[in-house]
Amino acid sequence: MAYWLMKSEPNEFSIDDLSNRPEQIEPWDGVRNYQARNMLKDQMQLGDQAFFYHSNCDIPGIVGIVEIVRTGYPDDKAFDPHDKHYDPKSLPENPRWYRVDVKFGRKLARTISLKQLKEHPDLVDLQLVQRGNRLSIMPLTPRQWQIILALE
DNA sequence: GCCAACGTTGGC
DNA sequence: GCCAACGTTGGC
Repeated sequence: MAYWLMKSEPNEFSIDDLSNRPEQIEPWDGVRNYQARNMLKDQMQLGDQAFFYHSNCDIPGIVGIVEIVRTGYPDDKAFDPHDKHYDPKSLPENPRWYRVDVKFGRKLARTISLKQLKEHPDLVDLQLVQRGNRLSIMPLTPRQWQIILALE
């Protein structure tokens, strides 16, 4: 089983939005970065665990845990001219962008802030805290996963 | 293939 | 709102 971190802006889609869905499942779509796309398309497996990260908000940080319940399939928002994530270069017969489905696992007792993560001496290799990082989806090692969980 | 211009991300 | 750090686009 692999571990991931997935960023979302809470004013767009938050951990509470996910937990309030009837089935607590939601497609993770709108990703328009090739590195992140490749992880969605090829690398994420059923049962993989991911941290739900809130970005671009008052206290950026990890707020919950989700599980991958459907592996990569085409992001059809890219086909819809009226959607904000429309990409005319992605065609149904040759999709450029992919998504997975995630299921709500649990909400953390409190947010593990980006500040905390940056200050932790054993997390200097975490992509999230590295200079200039903008990836919205990234892999974590099992060790990083455990270290972060212990901060809860 | 280079690179300037532009757009986006996301912390602060 | 600012701006650093990237990624993408398109002219040449």
